[in-house]
Amino acid sequence: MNVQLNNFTCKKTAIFDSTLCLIKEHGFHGTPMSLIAKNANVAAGTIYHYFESKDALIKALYIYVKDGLADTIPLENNILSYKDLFIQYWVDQCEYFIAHENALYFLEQYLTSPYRNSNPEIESKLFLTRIVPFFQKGIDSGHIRKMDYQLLMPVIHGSIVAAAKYHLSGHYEFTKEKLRETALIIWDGIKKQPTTITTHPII
Amino acid sequence: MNVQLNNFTCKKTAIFDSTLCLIKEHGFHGTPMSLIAKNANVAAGTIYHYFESKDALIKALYIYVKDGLADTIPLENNILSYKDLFIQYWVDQCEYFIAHENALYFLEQYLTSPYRNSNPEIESKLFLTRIVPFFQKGIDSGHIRKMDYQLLMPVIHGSIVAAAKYHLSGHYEFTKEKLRETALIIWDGIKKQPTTITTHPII
DNA sequence: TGCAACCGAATGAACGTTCAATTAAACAAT
DNA sequence: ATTGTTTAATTGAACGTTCATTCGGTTGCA
Repeated sequence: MNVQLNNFTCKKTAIFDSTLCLIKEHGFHGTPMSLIAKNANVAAGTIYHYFESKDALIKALYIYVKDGLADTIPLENNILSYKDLFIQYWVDQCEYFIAHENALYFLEQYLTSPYRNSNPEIESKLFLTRIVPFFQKGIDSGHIRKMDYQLLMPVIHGSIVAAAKYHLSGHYEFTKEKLRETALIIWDGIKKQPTTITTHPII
Repeated sequence: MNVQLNNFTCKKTAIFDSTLCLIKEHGFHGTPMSLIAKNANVAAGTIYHYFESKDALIKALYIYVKDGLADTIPLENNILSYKDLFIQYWVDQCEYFIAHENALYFLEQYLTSPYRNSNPEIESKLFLTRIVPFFQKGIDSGHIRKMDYQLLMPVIHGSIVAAAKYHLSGHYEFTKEKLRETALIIWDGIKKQPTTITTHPII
């Protein structure tokens, strides 16, 4: 039974990984099922044993990739300050994308494609139970400026993805230090704004 | 000649707009040339009078859309402060995307597709001559914190696009005031950080 | 008369999907 | 252990459809 499970997982993940790799290179529709099959060392028909259609494969792949992101969510603890938790979240997620280029490009393509509209997010369990409360708590506890937490999402996620893509494009190398620096920019924007004494010229 | 030019422009832009509209709805490859033609009220063959191939059409469309963005770049003047220029830039660009949903989704799809890699950006003239100097000047003059200006790009552009998409998704209505508020978050992040007196609890 | 714009049916290649056939695994009975 | 039986996994050639592109012909303006 172990063997059976391994075989099962093996072929299925081979198909996933093959698809992920090809989609990054050639896009959704630039990757025919035949190529996916060849790249995964399975026959074309085999794919249809695991997935009803190409669409179903893409949808399942989305879940597969999102699950991989789960690990980047830092557990709350009493050691790190809220700010440091945020920085860690931002940097970890960005590093994950940099390390999993295929996943990033697939996700970006998926989220900007019409697939998204036709498939209400099924997997947001993770998002709803971990991420939303994390930021909501930040607002409630006074660490983040008072605002609809939904206003935060585009800013934070957008910056993470953009930075990862920027790094991967080769235009700029984000060292860990640079990543933290960028995360800090975002943090300085969303944190509760202190009373300020400006030190730069007033126009 | 004017009439000829008009006819020319008319069919060509009809094809552009038809493509833009269909791509938003069905994606790159979900939009066959035949549909583009029908939607633009031209014959399938006509498209090939203006564009060598579907690929060429997509590339030309990219330029077409980017040119439309040109108007959102605020001219520098002596009335607005640098900060206000930035806010205006951010809000204008975001409003443009909200008003031109098709353009936004096309751009997002294009930039996340393999097209981008196979076609080094031709059109960055605008980008290089207007936007880069604007931000470089902000850094040099001490309005923006000292950092590689290239670090700024992902943060700023990412937040603009993400906010526009968020609004368009219907999750949240960005009034002009909310847009300014969001732009201010970004500004508070990138501006030269003042000496601070924190007013929230220190952990 | 010539030339550019325009048409739309025809073409052929590419692709997603099916299916009849084959192999491998799991289980039951002896 | 061996055999027979059932079920699952796998194959790849074949099918039918879709789609980008072509091309011979038509229109209308200079």
